[in-house]
Amino acid sequence: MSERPVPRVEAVDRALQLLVALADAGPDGLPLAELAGRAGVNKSTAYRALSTFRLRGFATQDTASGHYRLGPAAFELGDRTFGPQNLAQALHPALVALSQATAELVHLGIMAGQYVLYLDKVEPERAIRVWSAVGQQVPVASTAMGRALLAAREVPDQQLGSYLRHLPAATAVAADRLRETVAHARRHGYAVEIGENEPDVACIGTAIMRGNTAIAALSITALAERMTEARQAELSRLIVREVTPLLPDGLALPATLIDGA
Amino acid sequence: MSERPVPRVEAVDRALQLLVALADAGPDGLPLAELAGRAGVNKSTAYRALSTFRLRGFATQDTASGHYRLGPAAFELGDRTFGPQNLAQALHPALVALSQATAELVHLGIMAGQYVLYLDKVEPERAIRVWSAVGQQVPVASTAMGRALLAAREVPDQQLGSYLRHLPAATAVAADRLRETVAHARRHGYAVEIGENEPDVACIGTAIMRGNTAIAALSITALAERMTEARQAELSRLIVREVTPLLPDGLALPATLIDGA
DNA sequence: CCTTGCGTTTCATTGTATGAAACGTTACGT
DNA sequence: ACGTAACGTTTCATACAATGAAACGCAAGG
Repeated sequence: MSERPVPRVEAVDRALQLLVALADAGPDGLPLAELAGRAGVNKSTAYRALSTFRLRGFATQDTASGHYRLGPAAFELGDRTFGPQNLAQALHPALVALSQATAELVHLGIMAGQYVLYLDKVEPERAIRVWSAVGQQVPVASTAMGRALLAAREVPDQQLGSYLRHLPAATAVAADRLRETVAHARRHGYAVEIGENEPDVACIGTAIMRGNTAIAALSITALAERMTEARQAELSRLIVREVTPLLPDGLALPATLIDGA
Repeated sequence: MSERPVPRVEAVDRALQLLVALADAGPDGLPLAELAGRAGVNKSTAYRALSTFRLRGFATQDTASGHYRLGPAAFELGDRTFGPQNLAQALHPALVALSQATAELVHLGIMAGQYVLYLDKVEPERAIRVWSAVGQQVPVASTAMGRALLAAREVPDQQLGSYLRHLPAATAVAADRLRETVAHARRHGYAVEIGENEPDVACIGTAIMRGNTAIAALSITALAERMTEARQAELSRLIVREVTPLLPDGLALPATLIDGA
């Protein structure tokens, strides 16, 4: 029952309360005196803390009114935690587990405009070499990952056509095929691609959600002849079983995928 | 070219860099010494700053490894800016303008589970805020706002049925009717409801987007007899014209609504 | 023209943030 | 089992930097 004095830095403590007050202020911001009052700090102290915020991008100041608003750096805090470089690191164990459980090649990627950008790749122990390269960009429309992301982001059918422009001839995709695969992904939580990028190579892909936002996707690659519908269902169950327990706090698989498992 | 010394608080400045380092650390967090190194601060200083973060929920510490991770308060920073209480304040001018331009009753609401929660309401003749209906919850399925939100969130048709359970008898909605109205909203950016909550009362509603996430909705209420298809189209154009210039940075109307105007 | 309210600056004083080093654990390699 | 390294935590004297009251300059409004 002994009192444990928690070491705290007064200046930092006040700054954090000021940061919360800034966030509570909303898009229009608040004048300095009001912020100082809400955070319970002296006006001068608040001014210097806010100047420091501004210096680091945690606050911006309306040039006309002088009001202070929350800055972009504060907005990005949460995004950085699950940004590309951290994602690859955080999800690598899940990829390894999935690759071992399926004995297949596994990829992690994010959407970058019209393309899916590969962030990580894990090959099974006994690997037959298949096409893949981290850092490579492949069209959204022709990949399982991209289709899973389109479904998870609830992109309406009308907008799907925009992903069909500028496709390399080798990966031409019919509009019907894209609609069909995305619809499948909306229902089942995973998307498929069979020989649409490389002959005899097939993938199934699923999105990775933070809240109700799709921030990444993973895919399993196999020989097309092995990617039967039964195998697809089996792989989708394996994803749920292997990946779920290894996801960092705040991330999840699509609800439709879990429901189907 | 005079040097303008920007007032800064050293402790706060160091704390902010530590916060960024925390965010960069990702979901697994980092040990104290590593964070201190990255932020360029002394280990003791980092420890006290992180203790202060913990105190305010900006950091959490893994009980097993001792690693520090970004806390929930940091995640919420961005969300608070566009949270319910601030939304109502930030969007009130837009509601007033819309009410004046249309001479109709205007509501603002957010989705809360199976219901739409009213945050604000503006009546045409007096600009006084009437709080009577604010705070009220109405079913998602039977309201224009709810249908607009379902469409903007790209909820697939298969999931719409879940919003039809537990409806009061007075607002019973057929599954076909719900699908039809949501489909309409997906196409045109606005949803309609005609006499489905109160006899002779009709609404059109549209979502309000932050990025590609629907965070709120607004609706215009009128007598059902006046809500002709022509009037609906006119109102949707008025929404685009009146609301768009009054939206805070970072918020937007649905693209499909703007395209139709 | 005066007043009011705002963000900003000044300045002396004190308090407090600081860093080096020591401490107590835990986990690991031998 | 031992020694060792790495970690988070605590201590402590010192100096520096954070502090608040008040003054400043500026713009807007009556």
